[in-house]
Amino acid sequence: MPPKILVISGPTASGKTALAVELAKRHNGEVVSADSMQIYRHMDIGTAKPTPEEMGGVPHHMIDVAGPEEDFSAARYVDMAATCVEDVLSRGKLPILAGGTGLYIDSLLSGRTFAAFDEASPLRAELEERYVREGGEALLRELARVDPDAAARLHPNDAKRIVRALEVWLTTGRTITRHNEETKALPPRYDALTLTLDYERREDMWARIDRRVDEMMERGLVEEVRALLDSGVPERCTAMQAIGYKELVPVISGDAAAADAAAQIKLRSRQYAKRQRTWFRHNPEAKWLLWGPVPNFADVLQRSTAYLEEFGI
RNA sequence: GCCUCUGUAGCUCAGUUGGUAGAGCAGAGGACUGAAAAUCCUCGUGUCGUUGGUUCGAUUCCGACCGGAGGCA
Repeated sequence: MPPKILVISGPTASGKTALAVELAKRHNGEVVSADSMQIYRHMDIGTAKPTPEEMGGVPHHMIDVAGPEEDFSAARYVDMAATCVEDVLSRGKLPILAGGTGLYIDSLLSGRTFAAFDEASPLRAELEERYVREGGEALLRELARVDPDAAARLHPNDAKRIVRALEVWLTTGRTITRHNEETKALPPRYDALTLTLDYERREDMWARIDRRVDEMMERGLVEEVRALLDSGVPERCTAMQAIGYKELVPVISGDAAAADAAAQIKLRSRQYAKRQRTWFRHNPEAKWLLWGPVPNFADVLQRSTAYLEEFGI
């Protein structure tokens, strides 16, 4: 039986950090973050990175492990996070995987591997250029000759995945469909209890998101973004795709008003939360913990503890 | 007070030479395997401001009324 670990997932602003820290204190645990943006250093306010006070003395891993100008990836996350989890386990403590990036969580838990990727190769840029020039239909026809399943599955507008499917074939000589089948067949790396936080009523989540964005603006999110740009972080890199960052770039250049940008950040956050929920819903094993109109932390903690006991942690 | 424009989906608006209407955004649902806070797909019935009139039939034409915007005095 693989080692047991606890997972705390949920959409943005659903209270994952607080619950993870409290459960870590009670069960001799350490937190391993599963957040694609808290990875980056110097992005604290906008990613709602836990402060030292919020961490409450509980060790946190996989936060501040990359520079904002670096390209990170799910594959890199799995490599690094697996090392962290093993380290926590080796010290006899409970790893608590907490975060909102579903792909990272699932990839780590399942032991998934990713097809090779050659960073030095110009192949991807070439394929992207061809996509623009020749169109998705043409590349899809080419893909269909070697990987008809992937070609049938992908929509002509899905540039990213079409390019990736061709890239995998051209660099490894194996189709992405075959790779995916093989990696899906791997045994899970961990035996996970997944607690998923969410709200009973969507309006309550929206109100929580709005409040949090207002707080971020008050705490100086604009200055945080300005500092990143001043330090040479390119406007077009993975870190600057983060919600709360890309919307503020035009504010700093004087092309947009801060109030309008804040409204945009709230909107994009709500849409993001919806996508996260869709992702988390596909895990039939997840134990959902829903906040009522008046959040009751003690109640959620109690229900969490019951699940932990049942699971044998 | 008079004149002009305007009132259509939650919002911004198109449209119907009279046969009860459609886009964008918002919203909902879904997908996702080295960018994932990214990327992609699917989903549009609403007293066409109210009320009379003309008409086989009006959201569409005419009148009045009630909102809104602008102009003239």
